[in-house]
Amino acid sequence: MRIEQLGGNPMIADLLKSAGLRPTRQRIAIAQRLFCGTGGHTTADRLYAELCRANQRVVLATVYNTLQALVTAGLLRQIRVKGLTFYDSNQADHYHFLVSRECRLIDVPSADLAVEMPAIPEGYELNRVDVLIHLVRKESC
Amino acid sequence: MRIEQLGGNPMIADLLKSAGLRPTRQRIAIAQRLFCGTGGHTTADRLYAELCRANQRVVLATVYNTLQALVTAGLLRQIRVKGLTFYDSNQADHYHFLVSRECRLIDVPSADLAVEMPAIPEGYELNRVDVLIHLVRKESC
DNA sequence: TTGTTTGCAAACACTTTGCATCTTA
DNA sequence: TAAGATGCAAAGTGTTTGCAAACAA
Repeated sequence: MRIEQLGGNPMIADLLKSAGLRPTRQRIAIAQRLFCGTGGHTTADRLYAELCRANQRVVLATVYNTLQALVTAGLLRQIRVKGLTFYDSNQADHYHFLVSRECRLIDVPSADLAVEMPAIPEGYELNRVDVLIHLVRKESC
Repeated sequence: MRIEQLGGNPMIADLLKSAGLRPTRQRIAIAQRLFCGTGGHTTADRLYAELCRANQRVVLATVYNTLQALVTAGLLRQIRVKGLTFYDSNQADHYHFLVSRECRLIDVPSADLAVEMPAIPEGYELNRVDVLIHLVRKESC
């Protein structure tokens, strides 16, 4: 059976292969949701729930393992916020708004935000800058 | 027996009282380490280990509960990084460096760093901005 | 066929909770 | 003495791991 016949986008299979990951049914289903879906941020739980709803049989541990593999491959970015772990498929350099109540992330293109950096301590060098802008709804409640 | 005789700093007892928390032996021991110690960032685990080493009998759950109470009272700030929960006793507005390998936080006074903000989405307002600057050692390994 | 990946359950780390006992005010 | 805090153990989360069965190359 060919991958494409499983409803998978061949691009997704290539993406996985390029990351050194075998394009299995489960991984294709997961990657499809991450890289073709609309919202770029999700958690393992939410992804798992979506897959279940779509009758895509995958086990939660496989979701975790696949997400971890994609992070290691550099295709996904892990964002820890409020004790939750989000996975962000946006490869571009960017920052985030956090809508506190809903615990929802919104991208901020790096062009829209600038950080005037402090002096880096002796002996260290800059690796990455995370900026998280906490938002609240205007009319409270 | 008076609090002070337990080795507690009376200032600490007052701090707790002002937060509406009874200055018990355990809370004083915890607050003392948080607010009088040198390093302003710690985790529940580390704090618990310190207390054990110092023969200050406290149970881990009490450490968690007290930290949570201090956060709620606004005396402590919770920072989640790499799956760890740090507690920061620095009340001033500031940001952080994160030394990745050691998972250690260093304060960045807000005067040393400026964020040029993007437009806030319609219907929301700004609550707080977190900036985390990831650092790595210069001579790799 | 061979090495990888999956499913499953069990283990894990971290944190919170329920309740009886003890302490502070 | 009464309200509140602690100790302890147990229950929750969220995540990872070990191993046999299933699968892709």
